[in-house]
Amino acid sequence: MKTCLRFISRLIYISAERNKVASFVSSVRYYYAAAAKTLSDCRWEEGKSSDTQKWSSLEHKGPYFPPEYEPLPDNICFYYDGQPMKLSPATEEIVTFYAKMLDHEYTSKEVFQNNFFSDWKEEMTKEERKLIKMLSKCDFSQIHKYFVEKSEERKNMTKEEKQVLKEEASRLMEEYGFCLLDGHREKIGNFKLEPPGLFRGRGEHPKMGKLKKRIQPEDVTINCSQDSKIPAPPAGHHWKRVQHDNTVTWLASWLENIHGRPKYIMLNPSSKLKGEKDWQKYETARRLKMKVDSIRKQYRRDWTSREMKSRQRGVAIYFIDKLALRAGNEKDDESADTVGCCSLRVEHITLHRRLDGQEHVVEFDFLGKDSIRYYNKVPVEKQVFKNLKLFIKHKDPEDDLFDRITTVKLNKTLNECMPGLTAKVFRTFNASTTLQDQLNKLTTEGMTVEEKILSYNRANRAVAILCNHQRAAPKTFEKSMQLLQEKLALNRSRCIQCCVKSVSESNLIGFQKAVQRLSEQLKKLQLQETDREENKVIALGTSKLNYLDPRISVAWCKKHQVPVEKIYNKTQRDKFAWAIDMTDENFQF
DNA sequence: GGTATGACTTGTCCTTAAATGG
DNA sequence: CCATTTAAGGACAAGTCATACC
Repeated sequence: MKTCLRFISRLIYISAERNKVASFVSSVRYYYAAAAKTLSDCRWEEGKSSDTQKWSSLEHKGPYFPPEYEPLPDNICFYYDGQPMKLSPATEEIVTFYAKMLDHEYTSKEVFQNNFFSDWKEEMTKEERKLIKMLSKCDFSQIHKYFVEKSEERKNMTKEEKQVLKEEASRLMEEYGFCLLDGHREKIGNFKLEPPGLFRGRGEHPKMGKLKKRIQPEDVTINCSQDSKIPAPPAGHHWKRVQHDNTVTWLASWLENIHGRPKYIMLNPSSKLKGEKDWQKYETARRLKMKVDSIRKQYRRDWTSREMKSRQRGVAIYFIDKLALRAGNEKDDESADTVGCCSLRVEHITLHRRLDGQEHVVEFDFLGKDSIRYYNKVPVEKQVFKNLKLFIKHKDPEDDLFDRITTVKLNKTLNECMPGLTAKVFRTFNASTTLQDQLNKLTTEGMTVEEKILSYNRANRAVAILCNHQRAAPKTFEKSMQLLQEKLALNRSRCIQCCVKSVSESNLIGFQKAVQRLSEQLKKLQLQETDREENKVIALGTSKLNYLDPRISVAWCKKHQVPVEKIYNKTQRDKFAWAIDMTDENFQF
């Protein structure tokens, strides 16, 4: 109750307008949605309507537009077939996008080149199109060199010049970076519109190299409240539309031209709106904790169902639960070929009756979100193994493993088990549960703060491994590791020298002090080394930011006297302000 | 029921800023 | 104090899922 009150007091700002209270009530109401279901229709409807309303007043300055294209100086030129050629500004701008990327390996890919060339041709003038027939005859090297030099210049700017730029940026932030939501100044997440350029995409993307067009004010829809000061479009322009829809949280939107999907300008994670949503997410995951035993029983029953679709659903939910797989929506072939649970194909698994001394092993090998490889060998229950054999019977490698289910049907089932339950809740639930368990297991009293932090990172790492959060090994990893090794060696020899010296001088107190100091340093370095090595290809950030209930970490910090700054940096502390405020040391997920 | 659309979360990488240590 | 290394922050792509529509 104390915790709850503290949180309420944070949410109800000092002035405590009615809408603040209402919105807090709506959050609570969401949490008790299940209970509300049993109440009268009227109450339920009320809960619903206040849940879809996201704000009662919203005012902002609109998006910030990137600077106009600055044509190349006269001495810098594009060459076609060895001949210098002056291009129209629009065509030239596109050329600069390509020229800037020349160092990147992907400009050598055929898909990239073809996409680029055909989009580029579309923007050329008639005359240019007549002349420029082959990309291989295009020479961008002078333009490339020009931009390399320019970036070099930027790097070599004086302190004063850098300071000027910094001040300009902060002015921009002041002017465009905040909005007024229900009377409170809130930080915007991405107030700058995305500049034009060449689309890269992740993995083997069929659209790589396509032109991402410049966004015009005429493409942008503004969302704000009716009575607010409507943002002014750039001089001589007008907005596509100005709307006043308080059931959505975005401030501006436009359609990006690569996939034709909407993009938005939204609030920063530090905002109250986002914070409450985040809190709700973890509360849903905690409700799953209460319900998970019966859900597990249910899907095990499904493994022996007479119906194929039930068996498939049972195995799919088992994977989602046990392996933290994503739901795996269907994708069109206009994007990279990646899969999640429901979109797994026969070719993505190999069944081993026996492997490395284990029975019923499933070998997974597929590309998941962002084309990150998921590779895992997992022993599964005998019945799961049997079912998988059944699912792949008479199928080709490129056929769907789960051909009788979709993410929509799967989520429908989950929602019937528990209101608000979807596939992704399992990831949140399993991640947070793992962190809690690992922290309980790895932390002991008597550890130094450094040791505790290593334990925390290890717990965090266990989660990242579960969720398959990988990163490319840092470019300078080997080098910096070696450096650390050298430091360690130096430290060790110093320790020995010091001993010898002290003994020869019969300086016992000096000896003890020095040895203690050096051995502490040594230990610290060793911890650092271990941590770094274990983290080589694991990304901790994603799980920390998106999957781990921050209250677990805050409670752990309080309980073990670790300053919360050691675990969360400034941005993270802002995002998790709600948790830092409301959590005491006794919180358990 | 299935599909399309829209809104929102999750994810990695790259640039910039800050920290470190010689 | 400066150069180098490391961490933070930002950019923006790519997922999930609810709802609209048919």
